[in-house]
Amino acid sequence: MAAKRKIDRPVSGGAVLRERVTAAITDAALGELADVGYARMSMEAVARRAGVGKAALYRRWPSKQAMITELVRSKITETLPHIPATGDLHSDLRGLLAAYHSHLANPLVALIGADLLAESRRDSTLADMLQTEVAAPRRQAARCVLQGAIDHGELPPTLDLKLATDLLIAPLAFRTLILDERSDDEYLETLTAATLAALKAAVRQP
Amino acid sequence: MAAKRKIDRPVSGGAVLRERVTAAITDAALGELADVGYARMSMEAVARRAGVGKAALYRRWPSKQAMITELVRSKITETLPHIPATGDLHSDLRGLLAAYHSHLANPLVALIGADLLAESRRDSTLADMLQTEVAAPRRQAARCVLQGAIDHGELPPTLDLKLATDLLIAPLAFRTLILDERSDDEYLETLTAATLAALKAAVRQP
Amino acid sequence: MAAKRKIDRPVSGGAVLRERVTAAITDAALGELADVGYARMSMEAVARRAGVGKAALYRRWPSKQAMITELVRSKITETLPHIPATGDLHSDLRGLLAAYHSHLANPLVALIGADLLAESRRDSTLADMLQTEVAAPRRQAARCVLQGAIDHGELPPTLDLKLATDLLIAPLAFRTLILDERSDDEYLETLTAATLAALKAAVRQP
Amino acid sequence: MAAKRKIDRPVSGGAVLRERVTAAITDAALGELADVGYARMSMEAVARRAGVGKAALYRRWPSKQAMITELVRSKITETLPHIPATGDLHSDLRGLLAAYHSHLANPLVALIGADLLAESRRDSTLADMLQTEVAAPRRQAARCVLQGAIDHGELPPTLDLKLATDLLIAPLAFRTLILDERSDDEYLETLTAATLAALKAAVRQP
DNA sequence: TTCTAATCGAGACGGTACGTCCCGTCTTGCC
DNA sequence: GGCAAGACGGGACGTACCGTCTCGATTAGAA
Repeated sequence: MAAKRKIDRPVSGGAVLRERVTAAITDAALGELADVGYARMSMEAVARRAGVGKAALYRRWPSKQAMITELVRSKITETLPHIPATGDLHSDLRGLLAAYHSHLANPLVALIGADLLAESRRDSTLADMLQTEVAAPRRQAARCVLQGAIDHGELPPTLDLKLATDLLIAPLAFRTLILDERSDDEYLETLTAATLAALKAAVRQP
Repeated sequence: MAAKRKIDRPVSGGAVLRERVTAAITDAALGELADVGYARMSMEAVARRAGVGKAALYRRWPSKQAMITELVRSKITETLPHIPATGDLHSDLRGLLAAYHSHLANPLVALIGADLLAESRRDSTLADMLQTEVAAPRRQAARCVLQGAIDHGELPPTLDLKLATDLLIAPLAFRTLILDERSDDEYLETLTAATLAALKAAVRQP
Repeated sequence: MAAKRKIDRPVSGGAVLRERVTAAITDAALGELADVGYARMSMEAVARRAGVGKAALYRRWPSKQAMITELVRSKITETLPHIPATGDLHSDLRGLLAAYHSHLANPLVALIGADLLAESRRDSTLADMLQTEVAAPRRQAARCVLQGAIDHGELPPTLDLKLATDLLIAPLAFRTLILDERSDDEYLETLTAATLAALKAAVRQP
Repeated sequence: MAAKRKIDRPVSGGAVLRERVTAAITDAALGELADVGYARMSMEAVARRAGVGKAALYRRWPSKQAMITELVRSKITETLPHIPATGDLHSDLRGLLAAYHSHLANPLVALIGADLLAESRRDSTLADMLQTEVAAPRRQAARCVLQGAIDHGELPPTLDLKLATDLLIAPLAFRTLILDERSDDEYLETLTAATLAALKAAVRQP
């Protein structure tokens, strides 16, 4: 998913970024990212670890920033879990939380997530990427489940969708990304019940 | 709050870190922090801005990391809001959320919070500090309110305290620190209602 | 002779380029120069060899070019030999040639001289430096001896001074710098005689 | 004169270095040489200028060094002037100096000569090439004229041939290659006279 | 009041990383 | 197999900070 340049045929002959090198760099970069974190990661170290010249990195990405952004985006989105929609609110909710949980449990997501969120305050490109590639799909899935429940009469039509979405995602994300604590099945079960109750009360006040 | 060394009796001579210098550095550092952010802040720039030699910084803190950590810690804790305990669960809850909100609305907290949380994954000293200095007092306040409600019979004794604490803090923290969105009074009001409902359902399943 | 900055007292305290570091760099640079030549010399190698950071080099000289120029200038001029002037043309001539010879026999001069002359075609700063610091004094010495001989009637007043100067310096310089051959006493003796004869004939044609 | 490989019968197929490409490279290289000089010339620039792949260069020469050396060698030798031998020492001498002069006046010789001489101190292959291809023919011509003069009795049989050769070539070479100054007819005329006198005195001392 | 030792501003020190350029080699697909 | 294009590993460029160290000059507590 990396290397975007040089994919269309040049006049003749020409050289193309080599797959194996791209793979080696990607592996090395993700490894470094996990080892030392976003801020302390150095391009030189990545190149060294990949057994590659620095130029090979800069041929693929214009900067350290861009490389990490792209790498993480593809890693995160490729692990985006499927979200079910059975129609029953409680089981949909449970499914949604299970999907979030399994995604957040990915070691890379947990390790890098906090770094990215911190960095995204300063880098609007990164912020936009996270918004459209990561947050939007989740929000969409949540909204889908909520709308279904409203249509079935399980949730009131006065539901504050914005707040409801926050309520759905926040506790698990907060616990995993910020408190760095694991959540077991029992936790998820109780959380589902509590979230269900919260949603029913999340209506705009008269 | 800075300068920890040299506080006990020197052998002789005048050799105490000077207050004015410490203050100048602190101001400059917070200024830089606000201007360029955690990652891009340089000690050189802080020293330059404070009109101070770099050594004056390293005489006070062992590293850039430590300096920022300590500055932010003191800024964060000094703004820790008072938390009321009237006995009425709904109004206590509202008060608690208002207190969290006003604290998180502090620009410095919002700016630096995410950085510190990210960094704390790799720096257990920082993690411990945040845990004891920031998280613990909040958790304690929450627990206090919750226990009162249980004693008054407003919440069931089977309440999962761990989960309940997460439910109390997570939505607001997530929204502010991670989504970087403001919350108005109306939002807080609805959130209070929803949280109240969630808490009542946050009991361990039979 | 290196380090020209920071020699006058700043407002207070301040830091000064350290003598030992300058010496280490100078040695290392001259060593590299002798080993790999002007063109192939690298600042990194010099820094490595001197056990010094690259910044220490760039604190002293603005560029590789400038460093080499200055270093060589000082090395060459510091070995500039004393030139006698007895009044007797033959012995003055012999002395002059001996002085040139001993200077050109300096291994560094011999090794670097050709590099510098080549480079000076492209670098007018270097060319000017060589002209004023190296060539001019020699030319002056030669002119002095020649003028004395004219005054004594040993050389005709119609002597072409420009040509005569070339005749004095060229054979030895050419032989040493370009042919890279040594010259012994016997050679110098014969050369003196031949040069004397040449000078007497070096008059502008009628 | 370039391309030495693949000049004899290829086994099959069309696999001979193409003349047009060689010519384009040669032109481009000489152009770059003139534009930016020996040291700053880059193979990439030559390839670009010739509209040619870098491989085409390295198929013909093993290195930048080798390419320049060979190009310049061929340019220098192809401009080697004819040297007359009338029997009259003065006019032969004048002819010799005129030939040297016209050769050295070739802009390429002047531009590259000093570089090559400098480089030849560290590259014995280059030194040998210059010796056999450039210096030897000139020395031979000089020796020829000198021997003729000895045979005719115009020069003493005790003439120091080595020194005499130096005396013949040095002033002009020095002036052109090192001082980078032009020489006009009048200069050459006077130089001839002076050189003639010098030669007559260039006998080994008793 | 004098002594005296640690602090001060300034910035040099050995390092590491940045992103760029070129070297000489290697790879790809067209002719 | 030569060719144009250009990716490859390597290494140097000159800059910016890191955290440490070195200067005199300043300053304030102990004598």
